[in-house]
Amino acid sequence: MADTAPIESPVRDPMDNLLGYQLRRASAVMMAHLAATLAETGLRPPEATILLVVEATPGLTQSDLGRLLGIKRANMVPLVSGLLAADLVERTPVDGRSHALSLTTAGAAMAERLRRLIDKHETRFAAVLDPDQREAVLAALRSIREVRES
Amino acid sequence: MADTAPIESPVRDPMDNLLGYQLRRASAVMMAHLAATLAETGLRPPEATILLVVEATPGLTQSDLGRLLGIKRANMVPLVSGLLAADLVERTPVDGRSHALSLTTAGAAMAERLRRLIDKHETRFAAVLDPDQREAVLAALRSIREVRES
DNA sequence: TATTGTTATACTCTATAACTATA
DNA sequence: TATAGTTATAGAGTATAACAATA
Repeated sequence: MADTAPIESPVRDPMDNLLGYQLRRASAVMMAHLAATLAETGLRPPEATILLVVEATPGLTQSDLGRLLGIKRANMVPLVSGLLAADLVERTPVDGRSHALSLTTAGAAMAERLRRLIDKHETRFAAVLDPDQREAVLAALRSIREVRES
Repeated sequence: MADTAPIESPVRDPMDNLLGYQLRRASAVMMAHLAATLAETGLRPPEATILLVVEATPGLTQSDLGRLLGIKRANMVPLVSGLLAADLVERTPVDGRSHALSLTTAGAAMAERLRRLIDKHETRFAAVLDPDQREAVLAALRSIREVRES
């Protein structure tokens, strides 16, 4: 192949080996696919996430949820308000200042539906990875999430 | 272990094994870290990406860049305008309708500086992964990016 | 004093539609 | 007719500051 090799090295994509960049692009692909998959429910990914977490841990407060999901208190307000208005979530006072969140009957049915849709979505992407590879990626992503400063 | 196993399964985080969710959170961590790392240059991640790609492939048009980076034509405009105004990028007419982008001298110096900062940033995260694991993740992310519809 | 929920607000990134001028 | 660049605009998602009520 020596004399058919290009004399100048081919232009390489400088982003190709950057973990941060590839993570961003891959995440964007999956989020777009997830949003499209969930569109029929009228819920977007953050709302779906809230329903699943509230289902798994009923009694959580909004602040608890925000801390768990990395969503600021202030930004939880319209999300939870929407779910209350849609009668998917209800809240009962704990304190005079905090409210425990739980699913309504409709919310539980929606959570079930979401789980099936998310499973379909996840399966689509799992199909392009070896099972081992998928586990390795999940482990790596959890490690990355633990990195915070400098 | 049978009789020491919990009767009720512990409350599991329903997001824990979702590739899409973990990807989103890990990406957010890395993007925040990258933005903080680049802050001293006055450039944000998308602008830094543009400089590196223009450096690697001078003569690209804005539309070429957008397609390569997954940024819509309309959204490229303020990004490129900012880089032109900062005298980091220049453009020369190709057509009557398209312009070839290249780095100015200041842009080339900035690209070098960016490469060092990005390398520092990447190294911080590579530190929590085995080298093999890092390559496996990159390969998996590229596979994920190739998935598009259904 | 610290925390919960809230309002208001701003910024970043993305998305669409429509226009012009060129090809 | 299709493409490059542009404008205007809207929508997500995220960020900070400040406030009232409560702990």
